[in-house]
Amino acid sequence: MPKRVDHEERRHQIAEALLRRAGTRGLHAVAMRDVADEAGISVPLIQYYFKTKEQLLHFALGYLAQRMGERVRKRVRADGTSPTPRTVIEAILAEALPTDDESRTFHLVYTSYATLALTDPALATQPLLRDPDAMEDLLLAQLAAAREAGQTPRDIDLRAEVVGLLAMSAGLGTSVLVGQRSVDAAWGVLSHHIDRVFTPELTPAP
Amino acid sequence: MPKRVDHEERRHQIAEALLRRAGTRGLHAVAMRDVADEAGISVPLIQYYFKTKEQLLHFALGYLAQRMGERVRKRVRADGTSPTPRTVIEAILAEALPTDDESRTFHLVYTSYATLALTDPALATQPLLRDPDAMEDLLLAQLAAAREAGQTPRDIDLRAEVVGLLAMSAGLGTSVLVGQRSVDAAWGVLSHHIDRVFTPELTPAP
DNA sequence: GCTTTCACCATATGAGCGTATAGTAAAATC
DNA sequence: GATTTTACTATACGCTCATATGGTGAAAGC
Repeated sequence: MPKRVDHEERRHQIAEALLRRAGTRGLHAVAMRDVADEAGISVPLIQYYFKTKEQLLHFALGYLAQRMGERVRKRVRADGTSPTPRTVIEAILAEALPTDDESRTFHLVYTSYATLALTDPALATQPLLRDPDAMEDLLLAQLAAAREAGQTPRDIDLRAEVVGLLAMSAGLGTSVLVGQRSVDAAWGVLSHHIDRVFTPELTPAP
Repeated sequence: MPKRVDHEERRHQIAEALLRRAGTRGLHAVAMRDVADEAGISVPLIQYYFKTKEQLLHFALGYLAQRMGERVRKRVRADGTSPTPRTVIEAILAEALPTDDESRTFHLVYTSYATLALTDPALATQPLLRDPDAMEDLLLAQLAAAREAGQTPRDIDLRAEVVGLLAMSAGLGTSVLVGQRSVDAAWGVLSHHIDRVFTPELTPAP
C-alpha cells in the first residue's frame, strides 16, 4: 500500500478548501472542480472521500458550525475575569457580526446555505438551523441571571428581549455583509440596545 | 403585421411568471425554461422581450420592489383615519414580515437575490439595496415626529432605534421564512419592542 | 395583391455541471 | 518477489443551462 492517509484529516482539508471558495464566491457558486483546484487534488479524489457533493456540503457545514462555536466560547473566555452574564451576551451577539474574514465567510456561507435549504428539499435536514434555538436558550439563561442580580428592570419580558436582540444582530450582520453598514456602526447600534436592556431603572418622569 | 402587442405588458407578464416560480423554488433555481413554461410561451420569446436573463432579472426585481412599495403605502392608508407616526412605523415594520404568499415570495426572492448579488459581480448594481436606506429615512422622520409629540422619551437616539428596529424586523422575517418562528410570534416580539420605544416614561424606581 | 413587418416557435450550439469508469504507481502483506 | 491493497488521476458521459439561428404565419401598408 502507499502512504496511509488519515481520512478524517483529508476530509477536513477538502472541507476547508470548499469553505475558502464559498467565502469569496458564495456557496451556490462553488463547483467540485473549484474545490479540487483549491485543495490541489483531482475531482474524483473528492468523490473518493465523499460519495456525493451533498455529503461534502453536509460535512463542511457541520465543520463550520463547530468552528464558530469554538469562536464564541473563545471570545467569552477572552474577557479574562470570570464572565458576567452581560459579557457573555455581548460576546455572543458580537460574534453574530461579520467582523473578520473567517466570520465573514461563516455568515456568507450560512446565508447562502439557508437560501438554498429554503427551497432545495435535499438540503432540508438543516444542521445549522438547530443552533439558533440553542443560542436563544443560552442567552435566556444569562439574561435571567442578570435580572436576578438586579442588572435589568424586574418586569422585562426575557424571551422577547432575547429573541429581539438575536434577530437584530442577525439583521445587522446581513446589512454589514451587503455593505450597507460598517461593522462599527452595526456594533454601535447593537450595544446601544444592549445598554437599554441592562439599564435597571429608566428615565423617570420630569 | 399580426396583432400588435404591448411590450411593457408582456414584460410584466413574463416577470410575474418568473416571480411565481422564484416564490416556490427560489430565485437561483429558476431557469429560462421554467419561466417560459410558467408564462405559457417559448424560451426564445423571452429573449425577444429581454436580451439576456440578467436583464429579465433586473426588470423583475424592480417590479417586485415597486409592488412591495405599493403594499406598504396601502397598509398605511388602510389604517383608516389620518395615520399617526406610530401606525406608519408599525405598518412598515409589519410589512417586513412574510405574512402572506405575496410577501413570502418577496422575502424569498429578495433573500436569494441578495445572496446572489453578494458574490456575482454581474448583479452588483443593486436595485433593491437602495430601498433600505429610504426606509430608514422615512422611519426616522416618523419617529422624530412622534418624539416631538411627546410619544417617546425625549432622550432616545432616533437613528439607533430606527436601525435597530429595521434590523430586528429583517431578522425576524428571516426566522419566519426558515420556519423557526410563526408570524404571530415574530410580530409579538416586534410589537413588544415598538411598545418600548413608544413608552414616554419608563418604569420609575420603586 | 405583393411586400414588409411583427410576434412567435423548433431546434441547434457550446459551455459547465456532477458523476462514473478505467487505470496507475507505490507500499504493505505473504 | 508476486500479490494485494490503497491513494490517486485522466478522461469520458449524460444532463441542463443560457443563448443563437433560421425559420413561419398573420396582418398592415402600398
